Amino acid sequence: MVSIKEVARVAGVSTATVSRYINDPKQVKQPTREKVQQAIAETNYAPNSLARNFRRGKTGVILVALPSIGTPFFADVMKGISTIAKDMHYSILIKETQLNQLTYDEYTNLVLSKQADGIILLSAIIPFATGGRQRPSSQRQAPIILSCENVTPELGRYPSVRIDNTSAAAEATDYLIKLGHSRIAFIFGLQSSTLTLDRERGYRKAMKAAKLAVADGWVTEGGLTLDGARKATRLLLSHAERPTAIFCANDEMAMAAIHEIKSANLQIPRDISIIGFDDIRYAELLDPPLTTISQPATEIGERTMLRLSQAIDGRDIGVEPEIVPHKLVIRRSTASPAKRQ
Amino acid sequence: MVSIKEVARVAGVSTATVSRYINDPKQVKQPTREKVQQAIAETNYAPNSLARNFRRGKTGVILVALPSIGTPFFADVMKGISTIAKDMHYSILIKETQLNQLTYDEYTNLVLSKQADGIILLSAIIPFATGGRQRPSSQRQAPIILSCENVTPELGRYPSVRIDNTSAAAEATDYLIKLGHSRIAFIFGLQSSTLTLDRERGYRKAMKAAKLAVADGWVTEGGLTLDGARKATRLLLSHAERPTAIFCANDEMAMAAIHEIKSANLQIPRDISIIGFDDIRYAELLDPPLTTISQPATEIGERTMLRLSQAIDGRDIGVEPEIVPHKLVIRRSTASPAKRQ
DNA sequence: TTGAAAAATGTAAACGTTTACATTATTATT
DNA sequence: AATAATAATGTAAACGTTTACATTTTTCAA
Repeated sequence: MVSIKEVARVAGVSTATVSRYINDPKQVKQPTREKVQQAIAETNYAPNSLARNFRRGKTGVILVALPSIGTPFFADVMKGISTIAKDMHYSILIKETQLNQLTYDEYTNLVLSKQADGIILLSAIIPFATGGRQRPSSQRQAPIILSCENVTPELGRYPSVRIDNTSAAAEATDYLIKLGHSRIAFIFGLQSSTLTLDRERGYRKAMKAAKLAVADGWVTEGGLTLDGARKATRLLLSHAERPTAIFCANDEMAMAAIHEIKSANLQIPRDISIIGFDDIRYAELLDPPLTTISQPATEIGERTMLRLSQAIDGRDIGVEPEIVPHKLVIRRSTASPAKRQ
Repeated sequence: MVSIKEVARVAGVSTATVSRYINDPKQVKQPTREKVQQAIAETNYAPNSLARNFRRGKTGVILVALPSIGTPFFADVMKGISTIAKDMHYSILIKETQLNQLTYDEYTNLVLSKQADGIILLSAIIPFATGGRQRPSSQRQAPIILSCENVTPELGRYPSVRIDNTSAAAEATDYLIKLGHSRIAFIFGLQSSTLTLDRERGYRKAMKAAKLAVADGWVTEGGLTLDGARKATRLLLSHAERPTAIFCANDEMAMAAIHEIKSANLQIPRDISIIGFDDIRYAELLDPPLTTISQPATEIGERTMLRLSQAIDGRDIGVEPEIVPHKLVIRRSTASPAKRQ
């Protein structure tokens, strides 16, 4: 492979000049510029990013860790991240965490070992779980930020950009209550996800405020998967005291719930109201169109990346969560419960 | 940051020994091993990947270019890619191409400039479009492979892993014909995508074989987006001679079509049959569950990554497409056309 | 024209590894 | 016990940039 030395030789200048030409042509005089340009073309030179990054001590990479690619909601967040990342000349390295979550120390190590300049944890599930210890042993705080998700207080506090999940869930629940529902079930995501926990907290808070009981078995795990949510829904439907409304912790699980409810020959919203969370692009195409909580996903992504880049640049971004507004989007999957029954 | 030198000093050995310990502990004797281990722990040393990659001349990165993250189908392909990539210690760098497609030369340059060791083009749209020229000027063929997609012959031939899109589309169309349909419309993706073109070719081939006319306006562009497909569907419905079946070039567009058809107070499949492509995870949850062509997405991803890694290792993988089998999955969105009308 | 200031270019070191080769220690063979 | 073969370790160069500093060239004011 041809190096900068060869280009310098051909152009009859020093390597420093070639380097300057590449990084900031204004630094070299017009005639020299032409010589160098010519030499580059002639030699078919392509700067070695490996060497450049090594020398500069920067990877130019942002690692985004998410449970699974291909969820419509995350796709929108990623869009925001990508936009800003591109502006700042960062590339996006994807790490699907699936089951095996990394510990906080492991993430920190990715930065320390120069695999990435910074890390975005997208709805990470117990992202900071550590072997025996609870607290990460972080010698030096690496540029890591949470997007959409937050972290249970026992593990310490970390910067995040997200909506107020608890309030949003309370608001959704409240809406059902105002419609006249009292038997409201909740399908949550994963026990281990703080995001899930927050939403459940909001649901319970609203129920309590309305002095409504949360019957045994009305809060059930959907696992954030279609199959999990289908099972959870069937369970709910088989319940002696069938709920008149189901609040799903995300829209995909709501899709699954809708399918199961219809399969049981029940009608939505006549027999059961459904409310989701996220307002993914399919929500309005469902039958019936889904009432849900809308998050400004792309904006969350943008703000996350912006804030992370500040941390990378060495500024102190603190640990305060950056809260963005959510919105209840009312469609046709919710209605007052039927009088009879 | 502490370097290998410091570790060597603390352990009282040479840097070479430390390096050996890190890369293959078997190479160093037990007592020395312990000294080094101790020194690493003591100094909190983390190997600098930037330096290592630079020295080795390998990035350890596979770049995956796709039009847009968050499409359920690609997510499955990515899963396959990730699995194999992880086994081979590669990381996945994501490049969303959106509108601005890179040229083949630009992709090649990413490898030449050591941004990635290899590239996977996932359903790339005219991936090899070059400014004036048609043919890429590739001095040396870089390890680039197409997944799911292929390339129009004029641009040359490149390795790919995919199903036989033309046959699959013909099969889907045939199925509708066998059901008794003759007025069959086709919503394609993008004019610029060869994958789209292939599927359209299959559709037309089947229609021709059955001596059925393809009426003006029955082949229309959905743009691979929900909105595009909704518009396309409305157009189709407003047609004087309304089709009795619509073949959508992917499942997401089928979702949109189903929604529009229902909104027009028509029933599926009684009034109109719908058939999709891909068999994404939502397909069976739709109302009615979607008849579609199923692709072994994860397997495609795995095979693609496997073959790419061979190319990276310098083996000649040729340009023959690796064809994997597809399958027609019959659900309830298709039926024989109603007698009357 | 001269000299000072500014701009352009050159020189060479440095970044942190890995590794070919040289050297020393250990083991096996007789 | 002597030697050969093998294993373990050390030495130092190399990878391709960037950049501090030195030097040369150009510009500009007087």
